[in-house]
This record gives sequence, C-alpha cells and structure tokens, in this order.
Amino acid sequence: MTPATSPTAVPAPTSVEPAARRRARRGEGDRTREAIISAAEALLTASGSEDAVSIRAVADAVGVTPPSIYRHFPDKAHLIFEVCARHFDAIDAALVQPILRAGGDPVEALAELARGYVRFGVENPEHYRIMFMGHADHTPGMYASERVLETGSFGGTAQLVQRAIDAGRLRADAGDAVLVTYVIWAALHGVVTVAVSKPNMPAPPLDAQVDAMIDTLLHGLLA
Amino acid sequence: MTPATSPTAVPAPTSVEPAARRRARRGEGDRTREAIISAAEALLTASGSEDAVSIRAVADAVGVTPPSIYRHFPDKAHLIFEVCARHFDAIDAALVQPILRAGGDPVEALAELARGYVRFGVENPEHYRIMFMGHADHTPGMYASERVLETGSFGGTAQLVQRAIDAGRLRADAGDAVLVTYVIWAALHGVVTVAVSKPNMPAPPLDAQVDAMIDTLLHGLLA
DNA sequence: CGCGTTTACGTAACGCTGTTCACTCAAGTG
DNA sequence: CACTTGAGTGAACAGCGTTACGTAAACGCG
Repeated sequence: MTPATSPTAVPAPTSVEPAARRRARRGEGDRTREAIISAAEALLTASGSEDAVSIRAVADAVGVTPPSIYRHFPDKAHLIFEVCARHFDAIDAALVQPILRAGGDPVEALAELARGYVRFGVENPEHYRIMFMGHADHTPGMYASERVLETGSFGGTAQLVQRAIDAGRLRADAGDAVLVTYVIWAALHGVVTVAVSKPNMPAPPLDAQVDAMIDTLLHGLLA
Repeated sequence: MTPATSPTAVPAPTSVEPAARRRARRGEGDRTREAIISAAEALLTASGSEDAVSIRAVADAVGVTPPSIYRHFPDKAHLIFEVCARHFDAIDAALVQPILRAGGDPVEALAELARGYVRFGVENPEHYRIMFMGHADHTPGMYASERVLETGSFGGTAQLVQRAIDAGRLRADAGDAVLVTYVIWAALHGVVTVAVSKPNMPAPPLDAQVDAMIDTLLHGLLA
C-alpha cells in the first residue's frame, strides 16, 4: 500500500466504486463519516480535480444519498478541507518530525526539508491547491491561517531557522527568525505553486529549481 | 451619482447595472464584445470573486441574454482569461517597460520591478488567482504557459538578470540566466500567492516581506 | 414486552450554474 | 424585390450545493 518511492505519499486511495451498504447502527455514524472521507479522498486523487469531488459523486461512491453527507459535514468545504488536512498531518509526521528529531546541521536540515516539502506539493497538487491556493472566503475558518502557521512545514522551518540562528550560522542582518522563516517558506511555496498551476511550463527540472532556490537563499546572488 | 431617468440614457461603460441596449448593427458585434469584457471586468473587481462573474450576471449587466455571450466567446474561461490578460498587458506597459527603458543599475531595477510586481498582484488578487493559480485543465491553451513566459514581469526579469550578468554583478556560480530568473520570479510569485490566498495570515508587512526576499536572494543568508 | 426518543438516512425539491438547440429579427447586398 | 448573414432570444438540459421534511431502525427505560 505504501509506495516506497516517496516518504511524502499519503494514505490509501480505497475504491471509487459504489458500495453495498447496510444502514449504520446507532453509535456507528462515524464509520459512515470515515467512508465519506475515504471516498472523497479517492475521488480527489483519482481525478486530480476538485470538480470531480461533487457531493453526489461522493454519495454514490459511499452508497448513500447526497443529503446524508450533510449529517456528517456542515458543507462541502469542510469535507474537502478535512481530506486535505489529513494529508498535511501525514507530511508532518513522515517528513518534518523526523528531520527535526535527527538534529543534524540545521542548514542541511533546512535544505532537506525544502526538498521534501516541494516534492510533497507536486505529488499532491490538488490537495496543495485546495489548502494553499484557494479563495480565503471559501476556506473554513479553522483552516484559514492556523494550518499554515502550525503546519509541520512552516513550524518545522521556523524551528530549524532558530537553530541556525542560535548556532551563529546566519548573517547578523538577515532579519529575525520570523521574517527569515517567512522568506524561505514563501519562496518554496512559489516553486510549488507554479509547478502545480502551470505543469506544462517549459521550466528547469524541479530538483534544479529547488537546489537553485535553496542555494540562492543561503548564499545569495551578488558577487 | 446622477440618477439617469431618461429612457435613452447612455449606459455607463464600467457599470455593473443593467443597460439599455439597441441591437448592434452588422459590423458592430465587436462593440458588444467589448461591453461584455467591460461588464465582466467590473463584476470581477467589484465582487473580488470569480464566482460572481457568472454568464448570467455578465449578460444582465450588458443587457443581453446568456446565449449571446457565446457568439463572442467560446466559453466562460476564454472570457474571463481575456479580462485578466488585459490587466497583465497593462502592468507590462505601465511598470515593466518603463523600468527596462530607464536602463539604470540592473540590480536596483530588479528590486524595483519586484516591488511593483508584488504590489500589482495583491492589488488585483482575483485576476492574479485566475491567471496564475488556477487548474491547468481549466486554462485556455493560449494562456497556459505563454503568458507566464512572455509576460512583462517574467520577460522583464529575464532581461534585467541578463544585464546584471553582463555587468558582472552576479556570482559566477549563480547559474545561468534562465535559472536565476526562474528563482527570482518563483520567489516573488510565492509572496504574492500567499498574500492573495491567505490575506488574514499574521505575517510581516508586505513591504518587509518583499524587501527581505529581495535582500535574501541577492545577498543570501549565511554568514 | 412496548413506548418514546434518538440517530441515520431517503425523497423531493429549490435555485443556481455553464452550455446548446432551434428560432427570430434586422440589416446589408445583388 | 429576394437572399444571405450577423446578432440576439426563448426554452431547455444536465449538473451543482443545499434544504425541508418524512421515515425506518436501533437503543434506553418502564
């Protein structure tokens, strides 16, 4: 099930097919809820488009009727954002935390985190788009900004930046930790965003982009 | 505003209100086409959401029926992308070309271009989102990648980077012009993207973000 | 056992969307 | 005049998110 090719790949796309269902028992409503999330996740990864994840399509895949979805989620946005949030929880556990625990050279750790983050983004483009490229008005409040700041990649970057500062590895006039973190994260976010939104653009290979970006951020361009 | 009570009142060009219309004459179909674009532009900027620019809303604003739109545009995507493309043509003429013609210090020119580009993005968030943050499958082919590469900001950045290289201002191992341009543009794109998509995120002021990004790209972080 | 409450779900429908088909109406041409 | 052609309508289709309302099944309790 777990594709060993990537540590940032995430759960199991179950089946998109319809399902023979019994009515859930009294306390087992959460089982239906999980089935809905699994079906939405499968539809999203299989189609690569949020448009394919309609309430009706999810309901068909689960084997219930459209209004039943609303007994488990207040609206479509909450459903689809919960699907994506699980992906970002997974990357936190699979990529960020191991790097933080390893505790090696903070600058090298930053580079490794950057590469993993970008790879995660381009391997889960629709999840990334929903989470970080949508309209703020369409984003459930609980996911609006917290997920960005507390999410593994940003928080992990902040910790590594602080370690680098503590170790005296950064220039004195580089700015405070928050600003440095923001710069690094926004730059990587830019790489992911353009790769996700313009996949056919004639661009340097992704690895070259990330390496050049990291190298430029760390060493600068000027002679 | 003056209440236009006259039944023969001429419709205001950029109004979102309904319009008293005559049927266009034989060769004057392009006039209707322009009215459609103006109405879509007005709806987009007034609402700040692509969702408000429905075919029916545009048709009502122009004073025609929905199917009439399709005599001038193959589908909604072509209409809304043409609206946005005009914005990006405008920034090319108003921001990029003057900087290129000024011909001052290329590094300072890059910083000035960066600040202008980011400001344009956050001042026209929905246009920016449609142009650069949408799904590739929803983007008309003619706007998919050309607009990114040939657009003023990217092409202008490339020219300034080349000037900086020619003037010996960049490090020898900074990479070729294409890669350097891509890095700079992607980083700025990241700043715009997160500002557009997460406007309520507790972040450093935009000017500080841009200055820090430019300074970091040029001078680097490491001691 | 049986009653009543609660949870899980279905049926039907509303208002909206982008889009298409078939039609009309007016203007310019030979 | 007839004829063509460009501009615009009216009605409709299929799909969307969402809601109001009815119903069936499982549980606690007397």
